[in-house]
Amino acid sequence: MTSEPNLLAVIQRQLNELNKSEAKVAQAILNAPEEATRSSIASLAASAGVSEPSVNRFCKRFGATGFPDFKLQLATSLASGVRYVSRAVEFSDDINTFPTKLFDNAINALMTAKEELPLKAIARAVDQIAQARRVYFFGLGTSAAVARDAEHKFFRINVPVFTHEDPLMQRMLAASAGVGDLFFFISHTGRTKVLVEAAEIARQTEATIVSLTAEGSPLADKSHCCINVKVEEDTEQYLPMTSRLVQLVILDVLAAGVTLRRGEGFTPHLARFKDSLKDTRFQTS
Amino acid sequence: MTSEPNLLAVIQRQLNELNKSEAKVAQAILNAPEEATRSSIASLAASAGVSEPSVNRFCKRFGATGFPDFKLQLATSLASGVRYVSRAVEFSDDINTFPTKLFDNAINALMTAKEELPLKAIARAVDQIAQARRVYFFGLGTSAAVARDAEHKFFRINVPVFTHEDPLMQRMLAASAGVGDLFFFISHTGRTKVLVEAAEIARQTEATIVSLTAEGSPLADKSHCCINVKVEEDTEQYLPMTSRLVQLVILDVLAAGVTLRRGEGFTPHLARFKDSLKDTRFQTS
DNA sequence: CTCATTATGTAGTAAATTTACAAATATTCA
DNA sequence: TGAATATTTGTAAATTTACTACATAATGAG
Repeated sequence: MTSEPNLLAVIQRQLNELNKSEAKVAQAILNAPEEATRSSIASLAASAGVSEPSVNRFCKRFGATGFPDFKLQLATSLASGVRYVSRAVEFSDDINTFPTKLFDNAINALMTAKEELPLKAIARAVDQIAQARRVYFFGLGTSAAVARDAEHKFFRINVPVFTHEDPLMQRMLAASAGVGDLFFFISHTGRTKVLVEAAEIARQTEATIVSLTAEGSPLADKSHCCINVKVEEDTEQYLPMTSRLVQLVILDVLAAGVTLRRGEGFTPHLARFKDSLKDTRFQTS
Repeated sequence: MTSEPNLLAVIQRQLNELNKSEAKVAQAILNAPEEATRSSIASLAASAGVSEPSVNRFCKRFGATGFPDFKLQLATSLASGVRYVSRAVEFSDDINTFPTKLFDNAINALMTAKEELPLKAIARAVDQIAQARRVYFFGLGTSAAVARDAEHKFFRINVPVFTHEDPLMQRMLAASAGVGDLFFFISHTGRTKVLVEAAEIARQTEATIVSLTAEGSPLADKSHCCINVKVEEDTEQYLPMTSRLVQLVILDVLAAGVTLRRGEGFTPHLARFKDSLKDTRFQTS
């Protein structure tokens, strides 16, 4: 399926090469693209002030097999174009607008990250985690919560994990590390001093260092394996929001990767965990 | 602009609530969504093994005005990038498939949640948080990490927050609560015993109880305000993944809501926080 | 100014979609 | 279980929609 990047742009570009009635159709579509996707050939012809076959010819000129096919292409083009615009919350926003904006931003971030997943780094990290004797998840601030989440998740799949939010503990553990220890650093910027210092210290041991952070950052430089998260986020102005979501999903991916490496024989272990939680919950109806 | 849900996810979710011929149509569409957007009602009916009106009824059931409108929505939904709902990662998956699946699941969950946001509950929770003297975020397991994240975020916008992962601390704080205290409980299932008990205890005081949990659950029953998160997740079999993402974004929404209530005059406060973090980071280039 | 060419619209036709209704199937309650 | 009722599904006709063939109008060249 050949889908044009942006049909509206193509139409706009060819505007002067069109003859009179085709130009009218083009103008009508450019004025109200969403509406055009919903109207019949008759109503579009009317609103453009031309006849129905003119609309049909217009559609064929732009590579469609007919009017319905054109509408489809237009709708597709509109959908993919609009999605990737992230919108900042303004003080003029109200309850009906800002929740949607935040969700859209989150969705955008995940979609973008999905397109540019560093698969080789992920595969490598999975290997290293699977082989590690111990895994330490270190993060500060918002990333501390991410580390906590990772601890919980990996613990459940039987990886010996530890988390510490205290920079001093992080340093001490880094210093006393050895072969088989894996330090997993989480940081959006990769520039948090105490964290980079801990990485520096760990690097002087035999331990493996993996980081989930920005490429080219001081923290990335200290790592054996860096999973690069490309999230455009104005950390200076706003609170980190979307980046941690991407981090969490990438940690899910790593956990899934480790589980898959274990093979099907591992499922009974998960079942045992499930059972151990049973009594902590009120049963459903 | 009519905001588009992920139509395939919606169809997938309602699959068992459909009657026979509608289910056939659903299956045909899920099997070949792109093709469905290009076919006529007759050919889709044929490939599903039902009559044309059945296809038409199916379309209307999913909110479309008719078949063409449905195709349009489907095309739009497909264009947004998320292929389809592959619920589970299989052991046959490899590095090229399972990361995408997990991201798709995450994106789907957010898109679905976005469609069904309980705006009135959110607005109410924002009010209550803004007015509270103290806010306690309580969660256990995966939700503890969410609570931790919330603490961090709300602390930054100057809300007096506290988090405790220890059920005993949660009980004690609940018992000694008074007017102006707000307990914010986070739980996917809403059935975790110790958490529900803490809510029960808090309920006997003058404190306000807000929960981010499943509607109709024991925890929701104990709350003054329940923000219902509809996320289909097989907690029994897999680890909670998508639900916590939705929870996090909803907490972002609440934080944004509180910030917006403060009005523009509040921005200097945020700037001060930003400055306080400056020296903890390595400067860029 | 006439002829050729292109552009546009009209009217009819074919196709697709929807509606109304009837048959078939499932469900309820005695 | 079996009659009564409701629900589901399909048939056929009505309606809307899109397309084709052709005619007319506009444009431009010689």
